[in-house]
Amino acid sequence: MSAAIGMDSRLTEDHHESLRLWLRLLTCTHLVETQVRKALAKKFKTTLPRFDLMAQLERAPQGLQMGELSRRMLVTGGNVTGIVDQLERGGLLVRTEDPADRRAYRVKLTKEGRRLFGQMAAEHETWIVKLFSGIPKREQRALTESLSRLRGQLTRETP
Amino acid sequence: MSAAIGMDSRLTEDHHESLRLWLRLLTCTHLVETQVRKALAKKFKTTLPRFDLMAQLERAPQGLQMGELSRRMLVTGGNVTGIVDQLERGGLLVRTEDPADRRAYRVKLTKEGRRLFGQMAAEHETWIVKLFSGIPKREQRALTESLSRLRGQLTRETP
DNA sequence: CCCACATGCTTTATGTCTAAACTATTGACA
DNA sequence: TGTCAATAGTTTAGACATAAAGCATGTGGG
Repeated sequence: MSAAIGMDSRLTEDHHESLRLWLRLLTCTHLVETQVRKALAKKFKTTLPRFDLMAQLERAPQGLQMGELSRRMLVTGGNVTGIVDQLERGGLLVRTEDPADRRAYRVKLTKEGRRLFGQMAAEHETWIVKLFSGIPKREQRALTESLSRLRGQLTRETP
Repeated sequence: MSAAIGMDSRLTEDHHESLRLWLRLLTCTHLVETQVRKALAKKFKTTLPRFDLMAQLERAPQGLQMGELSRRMLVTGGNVTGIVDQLERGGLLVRTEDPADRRAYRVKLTKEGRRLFGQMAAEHETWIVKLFSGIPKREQRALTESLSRLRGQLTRETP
């Protein structure tokens, strides 16, 4: 009977451990995001989703389809439509025809888009490095490693 | 000269390490959030922000002011107004007068709100435990510990 | 006392974000 | 070849989220 109680409380502790980890994850992400969002707004009058989308395009000089952007950014297609619309209006990217599929576009950064993204990425990197500077590099590597394993769990399973 | 090059590349690696960590953090949070959001919608026809707000109130039987909710949830006041509006419309909480300050409310869960939250919290906990079940408990504790330190960095500094 | 400023909350304008319905094109297969 | 499900993208309705401005109440120094 005391063994049963012991098991129960251990189970509860395990549960709380996962919940606690989840809340920490959420809080840290939120805090970093807020800082970066404010810095992007202040320095470049832009937003985090726009920056993220441009970052995806930067790595793909041949351009990306809308659906590919959607998958890489982990957001829905309709969302990508809106963000691309705004960046296109601002002259930072263009929708070009996909020669192989008349339903699809190839979205590419313009010269101006590449120029601006270069500036933003450099600043962005220094902000991130500064925000994480309190964590030793060794610990950062360990964190990244654990989170990679978690990411694997979360993507491979749970259909 | 080769020493200078060595230092440069080491710096770049450090930068990339922080960026990589940040991207992993963002991705994992996003993946878990998506799962939980979908489960809450499917099982309880509700949303994550509403669940979070109710969770704050559950721990404060005497009620919380709007501003206190805003601070604890790390969102702006206007946002809290909207979410409280909806939960109040649904009969899950009430705004009661604060006897000491006529500008403020004390927001409290109703009996129905407590009942429903109890159900949701139990399911929520099992979802989270399941999502993190691929990470050994020892590693979860280490992750939580590192993230706590990061949270400290992020809240204490950067005014 | 009273006035200036701070605080608690709401409103407004704008930008994400999702789910679901819709259009157009593709491609497989009977 | 004709049909029909799958795919690429957009649109729509609704919920979050912020920043900034506005309203009401509290508070402290002259």
